[in-house]
Order: sequence, then C-alpha cells, then structure tokens
Amino acid sequence: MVTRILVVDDEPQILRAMRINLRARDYEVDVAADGGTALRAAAAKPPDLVVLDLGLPDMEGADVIRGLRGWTTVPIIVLSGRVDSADKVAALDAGADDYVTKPFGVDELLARIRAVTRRMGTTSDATPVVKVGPYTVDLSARTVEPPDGNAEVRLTPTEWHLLEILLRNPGKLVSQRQLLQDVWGPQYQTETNYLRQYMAQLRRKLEADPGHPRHLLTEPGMGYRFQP
Amino acid sequence: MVTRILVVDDEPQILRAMRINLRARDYEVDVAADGGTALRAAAAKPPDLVVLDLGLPDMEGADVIRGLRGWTTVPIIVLSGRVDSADKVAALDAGADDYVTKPFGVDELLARIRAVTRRMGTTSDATPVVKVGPYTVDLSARTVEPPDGNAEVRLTPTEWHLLEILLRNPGKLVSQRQLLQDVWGPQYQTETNYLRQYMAQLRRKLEADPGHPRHLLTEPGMGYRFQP
DNA sequence: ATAACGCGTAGCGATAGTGTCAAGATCGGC
DNA sequence: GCCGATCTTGACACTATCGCTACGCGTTAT
Repeated sequence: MVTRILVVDDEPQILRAMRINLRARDYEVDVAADGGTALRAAAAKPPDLVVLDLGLPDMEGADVIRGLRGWTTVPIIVLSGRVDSADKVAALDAGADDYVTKPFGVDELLARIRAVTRRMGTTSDATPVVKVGPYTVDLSARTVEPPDGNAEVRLTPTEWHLLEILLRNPGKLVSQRQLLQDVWGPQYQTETNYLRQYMAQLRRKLEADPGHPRHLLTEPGMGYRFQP
Repeated sequence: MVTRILVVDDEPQILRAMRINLRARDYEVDVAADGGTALRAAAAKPPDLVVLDLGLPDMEGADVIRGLRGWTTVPIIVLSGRVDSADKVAALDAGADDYVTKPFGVDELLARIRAVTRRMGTTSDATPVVKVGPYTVDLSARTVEPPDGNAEVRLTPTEWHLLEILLRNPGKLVSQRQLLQDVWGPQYQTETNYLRQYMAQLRRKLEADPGHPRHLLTEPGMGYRFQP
C-alpha cells in the first residue's frame, strides 16, 4: 500500500524539493501552498500523513492543525524556522505529532516520517460508523442517522470531539484527564464541569432516557465510558 | 489513570530534575541509570512511556531501543546531545518515536510527552487481562467481565487502585505497608483497618465465597497476595 | 486459662463528585 | 450592528463513596 503525503509549504522551491525527494522513496505526494488549500485538499483526498510548514500566508499554523484535527487523526509533522519553545508547545498541543526545526536534514525528516508511519501501520482504526443505541453515528461523515420517526440530531464541534474520543475506545474507560486534555487542552485538566456539561448534552441528544444512560456511562471519580 | 514513565539517564541530577518535573504533572516516574537497569526495570514494571538519554555508560542507545522493541511497543522518546543527523536517523529507525536534542526546554519535552501519549491512548489495544476466578479483569479498560448469567460488577476508584497493585504482582506477597502507602499515602502506613475494609469489599464482589477466598488471600501479619 | 493481637464485618457522618439549571461571554452569519 | 448558536462559568441539591469507630471472633503468646 502506498503512503499518501500532503506537503504544505508556501515556498515553491521547497515544495519541489520535497516532492522529488518523497517521490524517489515511493511516496505519493500532494502539495498545497497555503492553509485553506491544504484543508480542502485533505478533505478531498484524505492523506496518510501531513507535512506542514508553519508561517503560511493565510492562516496560523495551529489553526491549520486544529482544522485537520476536527475530523481526522492523520499524523502531522510540523516544520518551522522558529526555535521558540512556546511555538513547539502550541503546535504539539494543537494536535501535531512531531515538530522539526529548520534547517533540517532530508534524511532526518524521512526518518521521522518512517517513525510516524510505522506506528500508524498498526493503528488501522477503520471504524468510522458506530451504533449508539437506536442512532447510527458516522464519525468521518459527521452524521447521526436517527431511526425511523425520530427527529434529526445535530451535534456541535465540541460535542463531536468528545463523542469521537469515547467512540474510538468502545467499552474502555477514558479518564477525565485525557478527555479534558484532548478536547480543551492540557491546561484544562481539572475543569471537570466542562465534562459534566457536555456529557449531559450528548446524553440528551443520543440517549433514550438521559437520566439513566445505557451507552454513555459515568465511572464516578475516574472518567466516562462508551458501552456499545 | 496514571501514566507511568521510565526515565533513563546516567546523570543523577538530570534524573532528579526529571522526576520532580514529571511528578509535579502527576506522572508516575521510575528511573534507571544505565541500559541494563532500564531493560530490567521495563520488564518488571512495564511503563507507558520511556524517556531515554543516549550516551549511557554500558550500552549503545540503539541497542537499548532494540532491546525494548523486541517485546514491547511502548513509546520511546530519545534525548541526546548529538546533533548529528545520522544519530537521529539511527535512533528513529531502531524504533524510537521522537528525538529531542539537548539543550531542550522542559515544557517542550512535556508537550512531546503529551503528543506521544495522546496518540498512544487511542491506539493501544493490547490490553493485559487477568482472570480472577470466573471474572475477567481488564486493568486498562477498567472493566470486570462476569461469566454468563452473573451480575455485572462495578468497582470504586479506591477498590480499583488496591486491586491493581495486587494483580500487577501475581502470586507475590504485597506487604500491608506498601499497599497502604501506594493507595492512601505515606502517612497511612499503619491504618490496617482500611485494608481490611476494602479487601472485604473486593472479595464480596469478586470471590465466589467471600468467607473463604481463593484468589485474594490474607497472609496474617504480613500482607495480601493475589493467587491466579 | 487468659490476655493480647490481628482479622472480618457492620454502621455512620462528612464530603467529594456528579447531574442539572441558568446566565454571561464569544463567535459567526446575515 | 444585530441575532442565534455555541462555548464558558457559576451555583446548588443529591448521591455514592470515603474515612473512621466500634464490635465479635479466631489465633497466638504468656
């Protein structure tokens, strides 16, 4: 199987060099010169890996990452000229998997690509559609199919994010800390009231009896669990 | 759930600093000063993440990585003073997940730890399950699978904590002191009534005949033992 | 034999954790 | 610049869990 890489950079000569180097290693390469194009390209042809240069003309790097992370878990390797530690932390916490500072050796980047894709290979999730009680949830399409007669269900971005984490770990307990960190960021690890708020909303929308949930369960003092 | 990190470095003051910094973020920290110790420590108490400094006194860094990769897919973050590209490629291709060059900011390392564990949380499906009599206990998913017909079993956080320590030492005696210290803290080392209390609850929930336990055994005057 | 000790069991108030409601703050589209 | 949707933030009652005390019983030591 061929690995498809989306390279995002605003300098044409770097795009050219990357394309040549990656093609030579038998990767399939798509390119984009700005954040908007990158997001559209990723949506049209979901890549297996994104190499993202910061300092794009149209968008903040962290926003591009968040735009991708809203609907996909594709690995993201960030390139940047900035050595500032705060930039790295921001990008990594936004959802990037690796951060490489320029100038970097081509062989190092290739090694990091191998490292990320190696772990990817064992993670073939491929469960984008899950049944939550009577509803059919499609994680990749972001749709909730109601049973005949029931009203349509719409979820907000935050609700999707939270639900996705739970649904990707069916039957398993997900700690409050991990949920808060993944949805709101590392500095919100103790704001459990957010979880209570949004879990209640999810239950109101997806559970037959929100007061006695059967699939979105609370484990007091520990976290939450999706029970298929 | 607490993330356990194994830090491997030959400089004591770095070990100390790492331990303090990571503990402050609520990670559980084990340390090792050389490659051999690290491999043994990882085998005895499998960590959720390894932070590995290259340039150890007894082994090549790549050999330590390969020694771990032989039997575990635990994420490995490599620290190194070398900026040589070839070193990075060697470490990454040996199986490391990330490579950070010294000097590095503490916050950057913490962000990379978060990035690696975040991905880990959604991918690790190799869950260690233990059979306690008729029940199947999954420590990472925090589930107790009852045999057909039996009622579901729910454990409280304290019960899980206590059970986890016993199950991680199958067949071995765990002293009352160690149990009390790990679950309730160092100042509770003599409050053996807590142990009696919670061991009784565990037996009530997991043993067929709580009065005559077959797996959660008492060693009078010493401690408790989980008998598989 | 009897006292001392350790263990299992029961019960109780205090409290941390949770569900819920409600209102302010922010954002984006028309 | 207004309006609706979404995200924050605060407050409060309720419940399960926890920390703790007390008691009965078997075993061991004196």
